[in-house]
Parts: sequence; C-alpha cells; structure tokens
Amino acid sequence: MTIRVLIVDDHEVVRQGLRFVLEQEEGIEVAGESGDGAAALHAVRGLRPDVVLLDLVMPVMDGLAVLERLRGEAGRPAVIVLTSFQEEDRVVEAVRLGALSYLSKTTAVDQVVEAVRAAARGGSVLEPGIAALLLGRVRQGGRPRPLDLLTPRERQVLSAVARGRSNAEIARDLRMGRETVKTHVSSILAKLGVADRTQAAIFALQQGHVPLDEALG
Amino acid sequence: MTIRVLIVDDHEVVRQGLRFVLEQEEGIEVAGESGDGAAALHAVRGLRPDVVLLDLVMPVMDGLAVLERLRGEAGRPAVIVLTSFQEEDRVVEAVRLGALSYLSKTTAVDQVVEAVRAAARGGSVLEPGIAALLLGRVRQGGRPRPLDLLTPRERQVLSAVARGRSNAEIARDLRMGRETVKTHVSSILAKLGVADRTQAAIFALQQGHVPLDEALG
DNA sequence: GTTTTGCTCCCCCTGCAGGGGGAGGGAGAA
DNA sequence: TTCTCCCTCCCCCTGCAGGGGGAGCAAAAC
Repeated sequence: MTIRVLIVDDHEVVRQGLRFVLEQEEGIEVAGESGDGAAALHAVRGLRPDVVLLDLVMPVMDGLAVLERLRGEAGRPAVIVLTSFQEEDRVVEAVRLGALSYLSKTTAVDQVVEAVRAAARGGSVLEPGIAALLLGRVRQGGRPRPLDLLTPRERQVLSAVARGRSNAEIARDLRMGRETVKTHVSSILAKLGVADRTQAAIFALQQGHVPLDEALG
Repeated sequence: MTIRVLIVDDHEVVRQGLRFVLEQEEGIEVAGESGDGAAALHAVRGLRPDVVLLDLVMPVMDGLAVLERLRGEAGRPAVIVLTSFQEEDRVVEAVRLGALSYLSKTTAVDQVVEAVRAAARGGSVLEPGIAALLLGRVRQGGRPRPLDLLTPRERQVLSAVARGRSNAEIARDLRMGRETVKTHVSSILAKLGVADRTQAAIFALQQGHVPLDEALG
C-alpha cells in the first residue's frame, strides 16, 4: 500500500522541497500539488489522496477554509497542517476543525516523513513546540492563555479594535451602546494585561486573532 | 567554473527544496546551508560562496542584519534576497544595503536558477511583482508610498507608536517634549491618512516598518 | 432555586489624544 | 541671502478613552 500524498502550499520551493523529501521514501507517493485552497479542494476530490500536507497561510482560500469545507466529507484524507511561527490562534482553530498532525516549517525533514506515515495509519504527530502549545491549552492546570479568558463578545470587540475601529464605530458595527463597548474594552485591557487599545490591537495581531493583512480593510 | 551557492533560510524544507532544485543544474553547486543569520555570516567567511540565497525573516539575526554586516567586506558574495509577501519596507531596505536580486518565495523554481546564474555574472533578476514595487518607489512619477513621506524623526516616532508606547513614554525614550511627540504624531496621522494612533500602528506593522514579533517587547 | 456568568447600559471623573495655530532655530537648497 | 523643510516647544480647546462603581436581565451552572 503506497501512501498517496497531496501537497498544498503557495510557495513553489516549499512544494518542491516536500516532494523531493517524500519521493525518496519507500511506500510514499506524491499524488499532486496545489498552490491555493480552491485548487486543493478540487485536487482532494479528484485525486483522493490518503494524506494532505496543508499550509495554513495562503492567498485566495486559506488552510482553515479548506479544513472547514473538508469536514464531514466522506472518505476525507488525513490532514497534516504545516505552520509557520506565530499563528497560535490559527493552529488551535485547525485542531477544532479536525486536523490530525501539526508541523512547524522549521522542523527537520525526517519528521515530515514520520508524520505522513503516522497520519496514514490514522495516528498523530506533533512537533514539540506545537505539542507544548496545545497541551497548555487543553490542560486546565496550566494558566490559560490571555485570549482564552475573553468571552465571545469580547473577542468580537477585540477584533474590531485590532482593525482600527473606534468605540463609536464598534458600537454601530455590533449593534450596541457606546458604553457597552467601553465596558468590553476595559475587560479586554484587564484580561490581556495591556495599557490601552493600541497595545490590545498589537497583541491581537501578534496572536493571529486578526490576520495582519485583513486589518485596516 | 561552478557557481558555489550558500542557502540561508530558517525553514529546512525550503533549504531542501532550493538545494534539490539547484543541484540538478549544471555548473551550480550548493556549498552549504545556514538556518539563521549568525550561522550565515560564519558560513560566508568560511565557505566563500559566489552567491548567497538569503531569507529576510529569520530568528536570531535576520537577513537585513546579515546584509549590513556584509556590506563593505572584501570579496563579498552576490546576494539574492528571498522574500515572502508583505515585507515591502524590508525589501526596500535590502536594496539600500546592496542586495542584487529579489525573489518572492511564490515564484517558479526555474526563476531561482536563472537568478543564481545572473547573480554570479554580477547581474540582477527581479521577480515581476517586486520589480513593480521598486519601480514605483524610484520613479517619482508614481505617487510615493505613504511611509516615504515621513521624515526620519517621524519614522522613529511611528516605530514607538507601533510598539504600543504612549506619547509620554515616547517623549522620554526619544528625549523630547510631550508636545513635540504630539506634533510628530499629528503629522504622521495626516501623512498616512489614518484617524488615530491605533490605525497608524496597524499600518506600520502591515508595512513591516516594525516587525510584528518585536512589537510589545 | 440560588448563584454565577455574560451582555447590556448608565453615571461621574481624570487625563491623554488629537486638531488648530503660533513660533524659534538650524540646515540645506535656490 | 532667502526660502523651505525639519525639529523643537508652546498655548488653547474638544472629545474620546479608560477607571470606578452601580444595575438589570437572561441563560446556564450549581
């Protein structure tokens, strides 16, 4: 049984690198490559790969959108998420959407091979740094990350703050009173341990709570 | 004459990909790889490569720091800068520091080979998107990018704003009066066409004027 | 059924942010 | 020299931001 792999990444060098590494292995075959999420979805349906190596940050349609579309489909492939640094929030979101394994692009190449084999067996491989991140999230013993302390509504408000909106604008956007926005913002500042909205915005962008390229629409 | 190439990138898959692509070419040899800027400097001095493929974003010491240290050294190699998206400011800075060629990681691999050969001849290859960016900068016909309108002092102040500092803190940091900071901030808001300091901070982070991971020290 | 949590909105108050306008000194260009 | 740009600092003024405290209300948790 050869393991058939689909590689999804917008950087061609990365695709070539992964292809090169994987094709040197016995029992692994690269079934195809895609440069964006839309193409990836099409490829998954056409090629029916066993394993998908999926980059999270991509133009057109990003990795999370692909995961979301794939969820619940019959005979969907095992997905290994490839992340860069500083996308903690997106990684956690990917977990929620059912991705099996997570690798940082900084990891050694033999770990990639290992992850592919594990994923084909239905197993899961976690790069140490990412494992630590997820464990810290799941286990309630470790102090929760600041962003987890926020209520859903506060997260919405924080998103707006990180997009450069004023309290009055946020009030209009989210259909609530200006005073309410202020209440939420105050809670956010307290929970995040920052001094003002600018620092809160920077924090949100750093954590990937709002993608940098979507801020300031 | 074989062209000896040093590959510098913190992602091993990228290094493998580039190595794979380059080693298939006649007359090109991969002299070595480095995963961060410090190692890269060491490798350049030890291996004396003809061409360096240099990633800009790296931990420990980034690509710009490497370029800066390399500048003015005798027999320094030709440098090809590899950029991701959204690093416009860093690319322009790299030009200033004397890098020859610029490739986006999204470009086709044969362009990489072409760039290496060109760089070895002392020539320059520009990926179309980046060429357009630089042309827009140089040619005074195209309306200048907002950040270029800022004076040096204003750029310093903007950096501080994007790090979440208040006017009072900036005044202390940069040894000037609070009123002066306000003057600069007002000019910045006007020149960037944004409403408040939070939007200015977001803008600065988007343009790479301040690296996202350095904000909120 | 009571408690807790999240969302909503109100008040008062201090203080910083940002606009407007003015002004002096230094460097460099016309 | 004169003009212009940059940096510096000052004043006044409006208004939003953010802290503190209080309160009602619905859903969920206990």
